[in-house]
Amino acid sequence: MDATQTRPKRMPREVRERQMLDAAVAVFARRGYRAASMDEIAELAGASKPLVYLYLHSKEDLFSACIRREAEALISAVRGAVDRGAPADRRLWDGLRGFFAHTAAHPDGWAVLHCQARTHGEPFALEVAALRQQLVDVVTRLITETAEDGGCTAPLPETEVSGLAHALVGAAESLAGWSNERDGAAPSERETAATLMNFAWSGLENLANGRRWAPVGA
Amino acid sequence: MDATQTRPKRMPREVRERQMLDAAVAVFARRGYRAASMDEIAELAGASKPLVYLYLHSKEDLFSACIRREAEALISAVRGAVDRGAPADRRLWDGLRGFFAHTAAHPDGWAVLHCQARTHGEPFALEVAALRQQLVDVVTRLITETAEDGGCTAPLPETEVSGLAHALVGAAESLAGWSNERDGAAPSERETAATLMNFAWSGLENLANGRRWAPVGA
Amino acid sequence: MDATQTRPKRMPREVRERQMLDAAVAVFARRGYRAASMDEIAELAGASKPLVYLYLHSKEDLFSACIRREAEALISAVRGAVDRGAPADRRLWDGLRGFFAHTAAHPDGWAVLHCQARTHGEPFALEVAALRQQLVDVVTRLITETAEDGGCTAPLPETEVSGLAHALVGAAESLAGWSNERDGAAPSERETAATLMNFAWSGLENLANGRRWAPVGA
Amino acid sequence: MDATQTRPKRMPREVRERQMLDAAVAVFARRGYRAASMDEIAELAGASKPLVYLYLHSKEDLFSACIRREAEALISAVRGAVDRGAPADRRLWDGLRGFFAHTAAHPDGWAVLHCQARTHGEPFALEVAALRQQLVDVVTRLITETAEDGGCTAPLPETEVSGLAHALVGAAESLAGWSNERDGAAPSERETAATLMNFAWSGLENLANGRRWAPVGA
DNA sequence: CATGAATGAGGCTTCATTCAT
DNA sequence: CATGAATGAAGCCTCATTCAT
Repeated sequence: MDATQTRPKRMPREVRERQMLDAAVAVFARRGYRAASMDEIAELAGASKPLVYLYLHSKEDLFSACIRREAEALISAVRGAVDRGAPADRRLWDGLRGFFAHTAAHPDGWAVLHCQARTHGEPFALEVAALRQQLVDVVTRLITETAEDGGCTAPLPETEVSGLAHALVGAAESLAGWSNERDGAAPSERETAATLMNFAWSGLENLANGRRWAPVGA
Repeated sequence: MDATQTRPKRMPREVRERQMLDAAVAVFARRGYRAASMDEIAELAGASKPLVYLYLHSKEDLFSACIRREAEALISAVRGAVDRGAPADRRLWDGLRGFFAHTAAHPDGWAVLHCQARTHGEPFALEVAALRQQLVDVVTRLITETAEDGGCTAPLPETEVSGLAHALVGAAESLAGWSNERDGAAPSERETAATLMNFAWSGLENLANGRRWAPVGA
Repeated sequence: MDATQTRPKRMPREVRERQMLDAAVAVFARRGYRAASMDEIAELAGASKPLVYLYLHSKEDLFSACIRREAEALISAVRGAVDRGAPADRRLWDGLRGFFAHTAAHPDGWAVLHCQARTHGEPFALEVAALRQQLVDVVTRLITETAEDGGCTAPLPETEVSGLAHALVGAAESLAGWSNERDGAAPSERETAATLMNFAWSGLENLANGRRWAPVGA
Repeated sequence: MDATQTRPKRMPREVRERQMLDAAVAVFARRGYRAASMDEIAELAGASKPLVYLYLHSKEDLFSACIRREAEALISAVRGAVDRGAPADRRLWDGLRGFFAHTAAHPDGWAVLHCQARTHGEPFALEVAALRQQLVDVVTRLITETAEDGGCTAPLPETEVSGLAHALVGAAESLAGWSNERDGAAPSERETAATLMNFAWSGLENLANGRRWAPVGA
């Protein structure tokens, strides 16, 4: 009779669940975990609160589900961007581009992972730590291989490699935020990646060849 | 009547206020802004709740005061560590050491600035953004001078410099967290700074000299 | 298509309804009226929730139906146990045995009647009161006849008979719980009935003959 | 200015807490544990809900506190009514009068103990079971001594004594309800006690002397 | 000023119950 | 009829915040 009826839209569970996760990611990103209200999430999802609880059980579970979904999406984006078999520098370059492209396309998801999840206690921090560890692992492998390709004479100490990987990931995270904030003149993901690549590549090469900076007076 | 009563120590407002901020920073760092309760803060500060409200007006104001105090302390630590007049590389090195030393010495304050403040809406995010901008400005100046000292032929484009500065700050932030988490085997602030310096310095030098990495097939 | 599907067994309404009542009695006994959930009842009954509502209309109606069914079963058990025409003491003895046998055999039903129904507001309390009144009536008749058989000189005052009946029924109810709780060494319904009968019989006889206890100093 | 101000009545905690317990007992008695709402209790207590939670922590704790208070009051009433040193029959008589007087004076408390507490899961049932056990213990002692005073030749078997005690307590509980329900013509606690005493006393005497009822045909 | 009494507002969660398919 | 989608209403609990003493 009336095509404009809005209320009881029947939809398969799968679809509804995705809408809920979308809404939850948006609200968690905007407000933070504690300040986000299930009311707002439900409303944004176009569903009633009981339905949200029926499908996702609790605020905690909902947040976990968001983290898991976004983390998997990000990892997949990075993994899918690199061509196993390419040389190390190329793989680093491609991985960075994948990372920046994904974070730019999903700013809310990135905000949840980067800003919210780490600040709200064990259950969530652990899941994000697992994601971050995967990123760090990928980068660690690239650094090691890069060092080898670059003719490294002696293997770099493990602690230093770990530190470098964290530095690189931190730089990337920071640049992701930087390029997202510059509305209007946002650099393309290609430019962002180039900036970081220029910065990092020769640093790695130098390290691989034992050339280090040292304070003059010390 | 009774000299053994310990609780209602009369103290000058200045001292009391500092105790309150100390307590607040600790609780905000541990629990997050929303989950922190004024009750817990007052108790940890050893003061009554009405007094907290008398001095600091509201939870929001209290959080802002925390952010401002910690941000100023951090900036001062970095500024105080560098010797104006020293060459650019030395100043970067000293600034990094100051940064890592301070964040390691004040983990709660750093957690509030880095993890909590940015995730809780405009009023706070703005204050933290101002802090970060100051750090970025310092680094930007160093990069520019470094490029000049290194014999840069043409000035680097502004966007790229900004990106580099953000990358460097992000790397530093990430390393601060990394070195704090490694309980037991936490690297000294000197080692952490060295790791980043090794990584960054030659990158900057290369850039200053126009040597850039470029994708092979592009 | 597939003969192995087990769930949607078509069954006559009568059977389904009994299953539902069985499930409801079990759940109400275990959880109480308010804490029992229609979900749990439907699941235990092996039926879908809409069907439960189709047959039994509402939680309230369902509970009422449980009470009615269990009350009728109990009354029937007691009535069926006594042999009209036997002497009064024998009928009391048989009635008690019937009562204890039935409550022991249907602990959930007894729990619903004794524990749950009386504590949940008028609609249910009335139905249980009706049941209890029937029990009291039976007992009242027995007491009166016992008094006559025992050679009662003057009729007992009505209030006293009513009180005695309530005392007897209360004692029986209490013993039903007592014998059900003593897992392992649960006395047979015969022993339980004997305990109460020994206790009650001579009391009634004495009363019938006007012998009463009186406080010494009063 | 206006003596009719009603809202923020300041009162010492002790007083408020008693008002809350009074209100809670009334509401729990009327509605049952689950159906009672903290809103209604708070309103009846003339306090806000947060204050109820501040003092009594949770619905569960509140219910427990009610049970404990009412149980102690009842036990005290019974204990205080009997004169240690009086003969057994006199003590039974006095105890019953104390019991009926107290339950008649505090029908809500009695309802909570007798009807509500036992039907709502372990935490509460245990507390009530402890109370009931105390009553049963008292009665058990009286029965044993009565048997001895009455010239009991051989000690009664333990199970039988336990059964008798439960029967007597059940009868008393039932009579308490009976006399409370008869509004208008409610028998005095003295009459109620007399009814039960007449009923029970000769039964006990007979048992003590080995006279038992036995089915004719068995 | 310290203390303790007090609360409005709001958040998470759960049910009994109903349609559409 | 069985299924699964859907919700209004209500309940427990907590917190930032304020007075009176």
